[in-house]
Amino acid sequence: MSKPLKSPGTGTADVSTVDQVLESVRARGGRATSSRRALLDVLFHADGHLTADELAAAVQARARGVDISTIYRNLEDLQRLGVVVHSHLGHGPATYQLTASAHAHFICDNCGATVEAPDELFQGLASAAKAKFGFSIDPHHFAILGRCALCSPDYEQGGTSQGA
Amino acid sequence: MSKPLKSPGTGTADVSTVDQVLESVRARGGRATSSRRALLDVLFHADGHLTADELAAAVQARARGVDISTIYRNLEDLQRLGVVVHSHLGHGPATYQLTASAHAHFICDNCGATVEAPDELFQGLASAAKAKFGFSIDPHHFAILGRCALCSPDYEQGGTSQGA
DNA sequence: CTACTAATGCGAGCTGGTTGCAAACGAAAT
DNA sequence: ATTTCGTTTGCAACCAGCTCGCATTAGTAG
Repeated sequence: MSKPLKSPGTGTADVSTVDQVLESVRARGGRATSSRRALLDVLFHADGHLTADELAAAVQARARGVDISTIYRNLEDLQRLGVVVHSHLGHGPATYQLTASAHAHFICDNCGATVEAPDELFQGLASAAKAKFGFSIDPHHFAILGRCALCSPDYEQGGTSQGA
Repeated sequence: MSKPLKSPGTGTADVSTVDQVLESVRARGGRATSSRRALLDVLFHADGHLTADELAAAVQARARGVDISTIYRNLEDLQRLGVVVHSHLGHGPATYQLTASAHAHFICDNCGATVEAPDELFQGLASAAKAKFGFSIDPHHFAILGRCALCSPDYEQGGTSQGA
């Protein structure tokens, strides 16, 4: 479906500022529209975990009238460019962030608590997957579900209820 | 093998046959309906990874006229009972399987190849998550994305081909 | 067999995301 | 500054996956 205009490892051009991204958008034949700029502004200032709706709300503060479908289309373009990635923290909407600030998550099944997991934690898994299956994992895309400290079975001792 | 924190919620009796499950459904006040039995039949015979639609199709071979909403409702009940779990292997519909046969997955971002990952691979991550955050991971729920051997960046040298 | 109520089918509804299309806009050329 | 041309946009309709309300059906205890 999608045609790689640039290779996925688009480390090619520096894209650490809004203008640099916009420039590489232009280099690809795209245009530096106000909604695109506004979206990038938001992405560069927010600290990740924003859903498309939230991004839309934030963007509309800067450039009113931007439709959610435009947000989605721009996010898709930026993902194709390698500047943005999305991830799934749970069953709800996806969240979007700059590729550079992507990280893994543990999400508590029970209370929804989110733990930002440093990549080092995955190094064992990564090399095992590589060694055993030749598979290179990307731990960022889907969160890892589980139980946080407080909701852990072995913590259960007269605390907050957790049953359904 | 599986870890001791398996099957925490249920604690109920053995549920390794359709009839045992149905019995524990009854014990809870539920009823052993034909659609429920048919669904369990399918789940016990299929080897996992079935979507609700696929389950519905299979169930309808045994008990025609079963609506998809009934499938969803029964799956939810069975999940609440701890007999069934669902997992997300990618962006499409969830897949459902017996809790006992749940396992983790690596999914290739590029070609969609699925690798069934043994739980041992996650033990390092599990203990690190536990030690560092008190978090008990469940590696089964969301698949881990990445690149399979053939689609791995460090594999691409001279060619494509070699079907997955 | 009856009564009670869980479970079902059906259709409507919801959320998250996508798409077709005509109008609007960016930017390059004039 | 104006024209040109193709990208991008807003809008509304649409889609997939899943959920819900409600009247009817059907397990099951008595």
